[in-house]
Amino acid sequence: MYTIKDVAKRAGVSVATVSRVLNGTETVREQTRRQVEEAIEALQYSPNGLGRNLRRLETKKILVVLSTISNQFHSRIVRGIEDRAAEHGYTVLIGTTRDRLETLLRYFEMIQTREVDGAIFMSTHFCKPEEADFLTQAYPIVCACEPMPDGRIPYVGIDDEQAARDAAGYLVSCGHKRIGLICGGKLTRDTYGSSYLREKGFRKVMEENGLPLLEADIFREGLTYNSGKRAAQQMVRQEGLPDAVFACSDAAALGLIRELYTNGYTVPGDISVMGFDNTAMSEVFYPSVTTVSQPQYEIGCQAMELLLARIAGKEGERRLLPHEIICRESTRSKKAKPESFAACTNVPISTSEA
Amino acid sequence: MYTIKDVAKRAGVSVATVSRVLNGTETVREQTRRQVEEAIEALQYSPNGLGRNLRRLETKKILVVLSTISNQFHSRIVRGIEDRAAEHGYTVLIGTTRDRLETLLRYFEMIQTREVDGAIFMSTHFCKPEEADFLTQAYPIVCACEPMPDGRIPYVGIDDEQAARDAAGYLVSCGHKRIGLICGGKLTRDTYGSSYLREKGFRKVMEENGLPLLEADIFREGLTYNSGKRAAQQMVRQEGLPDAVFACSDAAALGLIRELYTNGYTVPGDISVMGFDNTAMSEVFYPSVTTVSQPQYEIGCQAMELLLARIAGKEGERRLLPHEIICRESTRSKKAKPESFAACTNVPISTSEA
DNA sequence: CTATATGATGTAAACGATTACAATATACCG
DNA sequence: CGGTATATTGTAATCGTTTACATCATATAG
Repeated sequence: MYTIKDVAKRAGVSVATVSRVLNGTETVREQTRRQVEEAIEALQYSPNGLGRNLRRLETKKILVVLSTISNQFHSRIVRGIEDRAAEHGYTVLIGTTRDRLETLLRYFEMIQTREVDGAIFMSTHFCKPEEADFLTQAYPIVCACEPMPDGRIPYVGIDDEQAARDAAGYLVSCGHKRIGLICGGKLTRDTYGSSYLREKGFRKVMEENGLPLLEADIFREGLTYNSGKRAAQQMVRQEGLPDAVFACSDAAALGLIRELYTNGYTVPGDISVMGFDNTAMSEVFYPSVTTVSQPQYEIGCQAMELLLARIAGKEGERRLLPHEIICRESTRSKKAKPESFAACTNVPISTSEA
Repeated sequence: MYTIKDVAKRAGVSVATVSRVLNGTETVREQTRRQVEEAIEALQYSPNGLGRNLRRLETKKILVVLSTISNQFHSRIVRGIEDRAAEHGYTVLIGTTRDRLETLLRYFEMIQTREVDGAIFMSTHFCKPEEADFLTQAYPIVCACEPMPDGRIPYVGIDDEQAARDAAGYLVSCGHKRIGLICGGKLTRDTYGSSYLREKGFRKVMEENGLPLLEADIFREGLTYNSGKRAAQQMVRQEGLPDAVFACSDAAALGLIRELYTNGYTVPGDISVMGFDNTAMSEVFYPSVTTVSQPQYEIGCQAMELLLARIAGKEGERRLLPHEIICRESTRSKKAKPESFAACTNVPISTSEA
């Protein structure tokens, strides 16, 4: 592999001149430029980025860390990140943790070793809060959609608790009394703080509306498709279905619906189901799934903006963006028209047909 | 930010000794090691990866390039890549092109500038075949699942043409006569060579079985969910539906089925639909989708192995892995039992209930 | 024609690590 | 105790760039 020296020698100039041609920064005589370009062409030379990055002490790359790319939810967020990043000359690289601490640490290391200029985390379960705190303090890191235990870390997302309140409120307004919940388990509680906050909001609404929340209707199965499937299997074994179920993720809602179908129940005929995230599948599925929409693209954009600010040495901040209830086919109202109910803020409610 | 010099000074040793402690490579006196470790701890030092990489002339990172992470198909392949990579101490980074040449070129650059040690491409539409040829010749690059125009490029995937033959053959064996096709358009033909090969295989089977392929039953809409949706919209406007449709992707099959439902048709009642790729959704959807399964995880593993070989300076090769027909709910047989038919190889046919 | 400004290029010092080689200290042997 | 082997540490070159500064040539002005 050729280096800048080889090019310089071949063009009969110094390495500095080659570098100048390469970066188009300073003024170079037209003829010299041509010579250099010819040499570059002849040797099929391309500069070594490691040398360049070392000298400049920056890589113009940022890392986005998520659990797995099979999680549909992240796609639009990443798009927002990428668009904003491109505007500022940054390249976005994605790393997946698959919920392994070991892998997560590897990505941390990449930040510490300065192999990327910063990172956006959407999959967290940090080793320890104090460690997370130190890292986000010391390095340009922002979190998106998965809130950190410690609120001081730069963060972009929605108000998960309020969003869950609005979702539960919507189900209540439809006249449902016995409402079940699919949420993260004990283990996931540490991992996915969002699920915990959603559970909290849900419980409050039930309480405020004087509705009992049966222990048997709470399924701590996690947030995946299979989580929903398992919940359905347990559900059909019990006597009588809930009127409705609030799943803390679309994937779980889908698994629930599908498995209920397999067992001979229909949605929303026998039971209403509500999801969370407004993933592509929630719209595409039959029946399409009523859900809570997050402004994913916007979250991505703002996360990137926050990161750029951090890279520039500014302080981080915490931004909560508005959410929205999307009414689709998987829920139905037991009343002629929904009446007012406790806990619902002025969240937009839109109706979309898949 | 502290450097190795700062640590050395603080520990009262030379940088070489610090480096030795850092890498645990050579022998260092126990007491010295402790001093150095204390200094590292005190300064919260972590080595600069750029310096290290430059010196070693390698990064232990590889890049996986795909069109978008919302494409479910890639998830398991990436997992295979990651697992193999981890075994050899490599970190996997993912880049998305979103089908923009500009972005693709940026990833090429990362390889040329040696910011990664190699790359696996699953989204290609290279600028020009000869350029692609040069690049794969000069740098450690392998392609997966999207065949290159030029067959000499290191490649792992399935035999798309034969897989399509088997798929079409299966539909024929079910007794379907009028079979439609959803495939990539003129533009996508350059982009997705796989779709082109699948179309080719499909046509051959129709011909071999003496079945006419109506121009009106070919929908060059592309391979996305919306492609299938558009195909359905055109389909219902025509007189009479085909007996069956072969979609060159699961996403398109899903869009087709969903839109047919919306228009009052049922699958497989009114029409059989077959997809391609065996994505998670094809199993989950209602009805679950008969499809062609690729050994995705294995493809990932082998792609990574090929890449490691290339990095080690070995020649690339071309590996075709076996595919499999997965029978699900979206197709039904018009006959009591499928009879033998032309073109079907000994491809495994499995039946899976979602 | 000289002095000065300007333009074009070269020299060499970074950037932060690793590592071959040299140097020193220590241990062991006869 | 001298000599040699071994363990430990230091010195300095190196990886491939960029860039401040120096140098030199040329043009312009007076």
